[in-house]
Amino acid sequence: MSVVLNFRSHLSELFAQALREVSPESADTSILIERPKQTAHGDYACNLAMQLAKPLRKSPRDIANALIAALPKTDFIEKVEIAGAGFINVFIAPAAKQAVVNSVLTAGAGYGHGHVGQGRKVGVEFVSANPTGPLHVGHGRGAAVGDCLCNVLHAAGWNVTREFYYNDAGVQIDNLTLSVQLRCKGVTPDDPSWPDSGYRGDYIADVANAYMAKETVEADDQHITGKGDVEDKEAIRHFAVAYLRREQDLDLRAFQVEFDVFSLESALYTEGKVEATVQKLIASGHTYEQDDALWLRTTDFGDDKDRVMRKSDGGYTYFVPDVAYHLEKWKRGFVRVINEQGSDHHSTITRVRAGLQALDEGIPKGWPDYVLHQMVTVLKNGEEVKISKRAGSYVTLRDLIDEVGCDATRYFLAARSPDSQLVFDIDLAKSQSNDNPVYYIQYAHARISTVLAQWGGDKQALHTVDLSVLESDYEKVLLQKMIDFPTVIETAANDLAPHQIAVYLKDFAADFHSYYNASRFLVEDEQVKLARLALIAAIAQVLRNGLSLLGVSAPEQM
RNA sequence: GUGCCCGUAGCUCAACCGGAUAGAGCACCAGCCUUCUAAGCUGGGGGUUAGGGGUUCGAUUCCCUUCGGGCACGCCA
Repeated sequence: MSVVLNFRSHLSELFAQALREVSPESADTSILIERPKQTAHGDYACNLAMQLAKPLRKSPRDIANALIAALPKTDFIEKVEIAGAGFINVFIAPAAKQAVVNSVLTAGAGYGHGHVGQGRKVGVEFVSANPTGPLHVGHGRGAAVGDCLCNVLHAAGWNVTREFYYNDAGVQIDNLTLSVQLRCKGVTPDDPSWPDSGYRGDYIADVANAYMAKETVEADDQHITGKGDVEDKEAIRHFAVAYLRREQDLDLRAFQVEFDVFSLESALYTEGKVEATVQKLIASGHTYEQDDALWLRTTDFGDDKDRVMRKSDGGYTYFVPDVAYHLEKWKRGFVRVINEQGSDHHSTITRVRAGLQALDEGIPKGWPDYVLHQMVTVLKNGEEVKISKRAGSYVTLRDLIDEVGCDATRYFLAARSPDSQLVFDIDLAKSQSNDNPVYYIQYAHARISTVLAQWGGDKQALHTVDLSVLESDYEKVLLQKMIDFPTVIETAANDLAPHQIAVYLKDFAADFHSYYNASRFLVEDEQVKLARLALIAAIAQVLRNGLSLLGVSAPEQM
């Protein structure tokens, strides 16, 4: 039997052929192959007959019969049935499914990877926190979702660049500088003179102390030493930004998130990119002066009102460097750019896209893409937690990692649709029990590792075993689940929905645990034993591959 | 008031860009460890998918509307 595993696309082709024969005039009808929810409905189902009923003015069942008769013969299909209103249900031959075990063992860490990305360049920007304090839970969600999305896109064949954009220019940095300076002078947030816009967290005092003690910080590309001069605002600014960038780097490292590129807003100014963008926009004819300010007519591109580019005090608003930054990305050759941000930034989308359209550089209208995640609430002992010791007004990512660990934090933050608000229950994430889905999945992997270790045989030998005895309902389900994995990755990449990986894994782990409880692996019968061991070895591989997409470890024992 | 996201079991969430009887976990009830990890498994109760219209063979999904929650509406980022 020939090895076919992409049953979905194969069936799609077969049905297309049948369609051309049955109804050539409908040949352009899109053919949807889906997985039925119930096993009684077969392994795959096609609703083509129902779609054609109206245009052909025939009953769906008659069309279904004709389609089945015209379906090219192939050995991976066991039988085809008509059911319900006119569904065509396809049952795959057991041997064809069993072949997935070998594919998984052979492909190893590469199993599940696909080519829809065709090696094209995609830039994913995420986290992009202002360097004004430690990362908070929201940044954590961005980091988890963004990193997982990158992994998924990579697995789907995209050439991914991970990018972090520092807003290290602008008013918030002035506020930071002032706050640190005041701390250097011994003024605290309790003092009546502390400005409303000042940063109040304890970490500001840490920055001030380090500056006064003339400490040196290393932030990725630079070494900055505190000058200790209370009056030198420029020196304080440099030091504070470097100090907090280092702090964020450490948070990210603890979260096991790495970036390929760090872009600085300040560099866009010093390199003249901002000014050049402004000149281009003026030349484009979409700007005008009013009230001593320069405006961009974003209403030409779908915005509900025009936006100020240059304030009356001469400074630019944040979206100008944003447009300059995205123009740079375009020039760097990203056919696709995805920005993962908190939903509180959603108003920038229209503005940035409008600015890019106004430049008339041939940038597509919907470019760049955005994935916006909703707010995170942290729960502990059934109550909402709003503050941390160090940051004062918010819960830091570091607090979560320290309390519940990197794996659980990543899982919980990435496992839900970004569109939904998220409740992070610290007690649940910490619990080492069946309450906790992370351990549930990892536990499945650990159980398999133990069995394989106890067997102690040569794993290479599992590549060539006879799999025909894998016929139980448990085994059929697990085989099909593994066959589904590449499609899950592809769909998650297309939908920009990395949480689908987490959902899949939990489901898959549940199927395994049921199987584990119902079966024994180290049995007398050598053929049965080897077949089952090959199966669970493949399951462990898929679990590893899936967990690695989430950035979660797959322990050998727990 | 305007725009975006959301509303699914008591709680936290799924549902493959319209499919068949809406699924998991927690919690609750009843069971399963002298045999490969019980961080597990098996069974049970629990739903008018916020309400109301519409589109069609078929709607949690698409459209309209009402209600409720979040976010954003600045010459802030």
